[in-house]
Amino acid sequence: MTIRLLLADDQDLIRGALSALLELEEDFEVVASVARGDKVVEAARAHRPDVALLDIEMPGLDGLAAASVLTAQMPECRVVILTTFGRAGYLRRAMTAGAVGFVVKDARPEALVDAIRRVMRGERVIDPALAAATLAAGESPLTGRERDVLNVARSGATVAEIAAKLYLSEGTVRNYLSVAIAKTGTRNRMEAVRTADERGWL
Amino acid sequence: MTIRLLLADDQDLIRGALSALLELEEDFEVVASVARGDKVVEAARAHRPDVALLDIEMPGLDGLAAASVLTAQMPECRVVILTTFGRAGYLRRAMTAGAVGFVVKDARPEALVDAIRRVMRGERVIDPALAAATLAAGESPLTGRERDVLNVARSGATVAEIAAKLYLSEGTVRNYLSVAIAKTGTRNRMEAVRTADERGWL
DNA sequence: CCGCGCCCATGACAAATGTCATGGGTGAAC
DNA sequence: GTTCACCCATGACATTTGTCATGGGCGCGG
Repeated sequence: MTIRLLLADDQDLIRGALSALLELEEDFEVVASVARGDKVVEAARAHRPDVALLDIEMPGLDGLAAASVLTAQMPECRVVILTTFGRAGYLRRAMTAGAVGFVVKDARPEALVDAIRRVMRGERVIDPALAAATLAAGESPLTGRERDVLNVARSGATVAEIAAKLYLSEGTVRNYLSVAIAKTGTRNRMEAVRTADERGWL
Repeated sequence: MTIRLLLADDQDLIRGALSALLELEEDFEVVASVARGDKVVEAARAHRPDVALLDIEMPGLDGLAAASVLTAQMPECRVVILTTFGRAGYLRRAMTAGAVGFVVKDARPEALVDAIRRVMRGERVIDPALAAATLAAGESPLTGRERDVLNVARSGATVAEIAAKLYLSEGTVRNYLSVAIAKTGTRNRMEAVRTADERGWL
């Protein structure tokens, strides 16, 4: 009984390399391989994989969004998120998107193989260290608007630019930023953006 | 005549996958595989690879520094930098560190294989698009101190903190930041840090 | 020796940022 | 039907940031 796999990662080299790695297992077969999130569902329909390995950073549609669509449309296909690194918020979002596994790219190769076999048995697989970090980071205390403002502020936009882009007054933007700075326990915009990002609050 | 390879990448999974990929070529042999930059020279001494594939982001010693040491001590071993992201400045530094190849991780798998064969023939191999971007970014116009200040500012430090860390007066720090902002053609600290970083000026 | 670029500093000013108090509107929860 | 969280806004204020002019010291190349 071979396990049919779908690979989605925007880096061709990595995708090819992972494919080579996984094909070393006799009972694994990579049946589809795509570079864009918005090709995932199409490929899954065509090739009916048992497990889909999705990277998060991808053009078109990110891995988390792709996971949502895929699990909704093809619940028999298990989704494992395989991403460069365990930002706390990713794990939470991955779970709500219907993923049953979360493997970071610096795991040992056997860990990935093992994770695939386990999700096939119906288990959920999550890196324990990452799970702990996510619990520690906690739920985001930011309101929707605060998130919006921080997201725009990421690129280094000024208050005026943020206000223009969000159709808010400058004073309001300053207020949201001030609250966000307080909630992140930081002392300026840059740090607030940084730590909110790290904790997966954006 | 088999080509002996050394792999250095901090992500176990990627390293394993690349190894699987490269071993598919009959005349390639991965003779060493390390996760830390400061293990590169040691492994190279022990296994005498023909080509070393080095990632840049690694603990201990980054790939560029490792490349310097390696080419100095074992000039017969060709260094190819294999990294996630073609930041303009990396290429320049890689070349001065003695690398003869630079491949980005989103290249096609055949491109990597091809690059290895070509450096074995004595050629230099550089992604043409990346080379163009690097030329466009130009040499860094920043003075040493300006770089220092920007580097500290990266974490979101305030002027006072930067001044304390660098043993400068606050006014001086503000001056350097002001000049750096002007030289990068940006409008605040955040953008200056961002673009200087992207151009490899840090 | 002179000019030049880099280093460091000061002071003063304008602009942007962060804080706080205050208040009105809305919808969901109890 | 009141409470509460979120949304949006204003105004005032202190602080921080960015700009500019100015000047001294140092080392290097012409």
